[in-house]
Amino acid sequence: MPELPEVEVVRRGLDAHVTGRLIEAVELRGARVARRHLPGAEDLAARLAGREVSAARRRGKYLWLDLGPDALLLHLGMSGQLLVEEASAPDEKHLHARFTFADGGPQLRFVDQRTFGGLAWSPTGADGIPTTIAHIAPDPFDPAYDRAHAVRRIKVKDSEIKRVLLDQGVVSGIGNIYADEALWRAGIHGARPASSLTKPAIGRLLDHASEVMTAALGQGGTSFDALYVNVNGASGYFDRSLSAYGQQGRPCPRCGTLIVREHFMNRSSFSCPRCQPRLGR
DNA sequence: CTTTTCTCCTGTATGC
DNA sequence: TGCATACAGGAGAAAA
Repeated sequence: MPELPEVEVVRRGLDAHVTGRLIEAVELRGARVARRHLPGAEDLAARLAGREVSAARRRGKYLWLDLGPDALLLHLGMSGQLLVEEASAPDEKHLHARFTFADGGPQLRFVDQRTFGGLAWSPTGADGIPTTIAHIAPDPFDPAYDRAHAVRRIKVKDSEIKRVLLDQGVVSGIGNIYADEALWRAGIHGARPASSLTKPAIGRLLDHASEVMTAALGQGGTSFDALYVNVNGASGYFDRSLSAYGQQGRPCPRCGTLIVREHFMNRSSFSCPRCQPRLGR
């Protein structure tokens, strides 16, 4: 499941293999890949042909290619992959988009088993961010990230803290895995009301989220392959470093109590019953 | 307006 | 073994 670290690895791959190249044509397959582009797939393909990619950028889990004054937004959803491959490589089963370039070099392909991801065209605002994702808050790696502002936003939320961590309009980039890891590091149960936490505690929680994502990025960067702009989304290389997520029945690395799994927001949540009491400390 | 629930999708794992 | 069901979950639409 690509969250911020995985998406950043993909962005670096795009920057290395796609930036500076002139798009010759884009083939879009299926109705879903361009569903967020309301004028439709044909319109999107027509807009992309002949454009030069000037940069690959990211905010939270959204990626985009800068194409002059406009951008091509990309989201990997849960299972999306961006692959750089020779034209001779056989089509993947779930191939949804194929970019060919005027230089005749490798293609860029978007492959997505569950098709939660997709492509869309967007104008870019004065801040350089596509207007379509203006509602997405800066992630902790963004120079525009304002930690104190985020703390204030979280403090006044009338919701549980894990819901707020997953709200991309407050702080972006955090998904289910890193939310659980940050909460475990901070010793906070995700069901606690956000407003019950002190501002310093919220600040520390955000810092834990930032640190665990930095650690994951440090490991993800090493699995980078030149012809495989990552990522199958599996972040398997970081799995052995997880303390709470997916660890039900295993001892908490801090206190030895068995990690439990609970259902929350139609998802699974993992926590240490001792380190992360529901009623706070 | 804010907050919560529902929905989209398909490969893999689990249960009877 | 086979079939049914649960599960993974990002994010926007719809509902509350």
